[in-house]
Amino acid sequence: MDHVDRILAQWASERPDLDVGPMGLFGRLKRLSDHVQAEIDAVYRKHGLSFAAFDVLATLRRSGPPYALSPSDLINWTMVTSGTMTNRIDRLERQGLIERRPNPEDRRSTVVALTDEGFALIDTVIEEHVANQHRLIADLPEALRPAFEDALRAWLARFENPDSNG
Amino acid sequence: MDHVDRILAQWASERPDLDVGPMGLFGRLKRLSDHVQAEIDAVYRKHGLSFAAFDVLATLRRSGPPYALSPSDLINWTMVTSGTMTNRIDRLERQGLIERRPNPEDRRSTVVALTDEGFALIDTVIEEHVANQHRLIADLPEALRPAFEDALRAWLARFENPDSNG
DNA sequence: AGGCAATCTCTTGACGTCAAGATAACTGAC
DNA sequence: GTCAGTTATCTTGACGTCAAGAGATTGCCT
Repeated sequence: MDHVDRILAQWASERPDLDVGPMGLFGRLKRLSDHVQAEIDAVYRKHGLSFAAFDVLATLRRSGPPYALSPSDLINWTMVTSGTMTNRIDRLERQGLIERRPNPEDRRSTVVALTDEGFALIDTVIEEHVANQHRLIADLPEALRPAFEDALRAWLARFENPDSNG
Repeated sequence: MDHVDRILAQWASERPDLDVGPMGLFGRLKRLSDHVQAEIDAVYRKHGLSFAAFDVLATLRRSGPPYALSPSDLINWTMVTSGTMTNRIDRLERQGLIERRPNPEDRRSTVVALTDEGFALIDTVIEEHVANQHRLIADLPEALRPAFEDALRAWLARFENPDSNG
């Protein structure tokens, strides 16, 4: 009888006509994701970063030399809107972690590049981030892990891969 | 080879020293949760509600007669901070969906109650919300569902139930 | 060449969230 | 009874997000 079970019990009492079976799964998915994200954010914050900032810096870092992408590329990798990305870039630029350069191939566009400072910071934070993920996943019993991963991958594919739908 | 696999491949190339195995699970958990939440939010928005508004109205509705709780109760059910709850209540009160009444038992406190309009709205929206969840869960293959639920429940317990930690 | 639709980035305005702290009221130990 | 500590709510200021749309540039089609 966890928190989500109590919510379901209340609905069963107040609206017995509703079949709230799936609600338990969705409720736990959201709560788990929120808890995990809070733990992950703690590492970012320790280094003065938000998830938004980490997301951009990590995308640039793992893209390889010259550690530079267009705002459109960043939008595609991160799945936020263009206005959100403009805001993220503005803030990181003010912090000196990235810089905007003109894009010689397209004057509508710019290139966003890691500064030396940004590179050094993300290279440190990513190590701690990965270690933190190892720590967190230890709380998911190993026997349950493969099936959990299979389900995540299969369900996610229905959202991200049109070919898997039907 | 999905989006998350591509991210892992980039890290493997740029930082082969890192063991990014767990990152795939965390990445898919977040992306899946975001996709699911976006689909769920669409139903709320159809009725002029945000997740924040639905969250409060649904908590009051399922609490049963007299459909009234203190802000503290609401905070405990919803896991947001007090400032966030004040903001949610302010907005819903302006919309006429809830009302604040003095708490006769504690003058520091108030009671937040559904108005008739709020009751009618949430009773409609919850039906559509539940139907939407049934639709969404159909995309998770049934064979994978029990193991997925077990893993969610077990892992969530590590965050929410101190007794299960060790 | 010219024009027009598509693309790229940024702007605006509104919302939702949190951390930190202020204010007011309650409670229990004495 | 008093008062120090606790509890309940609200305030403030900053950040992050989105939807909608503006302005500039590109490139395809004729």
